[in-house]
Amino acid sequence: MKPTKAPAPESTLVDADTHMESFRQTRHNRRTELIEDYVELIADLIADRGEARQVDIAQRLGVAQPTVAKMLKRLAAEGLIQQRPYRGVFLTEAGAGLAEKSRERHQVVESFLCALGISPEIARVDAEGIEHHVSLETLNAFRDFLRKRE
Amino acid sequence: MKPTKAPAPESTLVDADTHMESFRQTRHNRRTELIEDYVELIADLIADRGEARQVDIAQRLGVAQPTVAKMLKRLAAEGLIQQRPYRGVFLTEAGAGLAEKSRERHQVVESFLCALGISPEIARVDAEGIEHHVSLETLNAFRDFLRKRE
DNA sequence: AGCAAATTATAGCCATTGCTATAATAACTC
DNA sequence: GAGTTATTATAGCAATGGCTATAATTTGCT
Ligand SMILES: [Mn+2]
Ligand SMILES: [Mn+2]
Ligand SMILES: [Mn+2]
Ligand SMILES: [Mn+2]
Repeated sequence: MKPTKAPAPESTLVDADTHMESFRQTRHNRRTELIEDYVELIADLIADRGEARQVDIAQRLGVAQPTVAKMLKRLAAEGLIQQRPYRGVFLTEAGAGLAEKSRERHQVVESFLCALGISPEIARVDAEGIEHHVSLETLNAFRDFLRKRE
Repeated sequence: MKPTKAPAPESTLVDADTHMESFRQTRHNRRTELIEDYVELIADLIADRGEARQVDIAQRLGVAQPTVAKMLKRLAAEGLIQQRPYRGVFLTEAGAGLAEKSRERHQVVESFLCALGISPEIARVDAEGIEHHVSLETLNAFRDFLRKRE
């Protein structure tokens, strides 16, 4: 079935293992993006109003409160936040670290898109998804671009 | 609890509805990215070797064959592919259209990252995730950048 | 203190995306 | 054409990320 000779046109298809690695990495990023958005949002809420309540998190994410409650349990189990019952939620040291890293990366991505001439509204939406798939090397390239343009 | 006056520092936090809209859009993109990757990969396999078998799809995605089998059923139910039992899978007109759109966007994103000076290996991985969160406006900005830089 | 309102917790449901183990079927070879 | 091999199908399980409805608890007010 597979021709033993004649390498064939080989159109766009890359090596199979390489291909697989890209998909694996992307699936991994996908599993962590929600967590990153949560800790980043919690940090923002605490910075802005002194506390992060489930209702506010739910409203800003556009999901129902029980969805947030369940996710917060997971974040607590993973040691990223601390919950005091019927009080707001707080970041552990690990959580604060991840939040800061995420916030900064998010900011770079959004600024970069704006610097490319994309409208701020679109840049905001796109950055919310793109940020989680930007490697350190790409992030640094974005930073370089921002520094060099002007 | 909420101060009726004094707008407060307002640090980084954007309007709540705007924030929500970004997250909603991102969640929507997340639900379609797997589908886009599948049809794109199927089109590539057909172009490269004349057929797309479950085993090849599974190997390139880095997942198990039953995972692919289940997803192919969904794609067939949504009218994107046609399955002939124990034969390869084929794209419907709708599937081929989505594949072509995805393939082209993917290519632009990857080329753009390379043009920024990112190494081809990293660009490949990052593009695999980023592509699904790039709006038409952002895609056009990437195209402009590619056109202008020589 | 007591009551109403806001907030959080819990229960139970569903869809998606993955897995392993195994059965069924088609394709290939001799 | 019979048997081996490759491929696909199916069953059953788990984790994730949603939802609604409702209970429990705290907070704020009088
Ligand atoms: Mn973010
Ligand atoms: Mn995000
Ligand atoms: Mn793609
Ligand atoms: Mn992709």
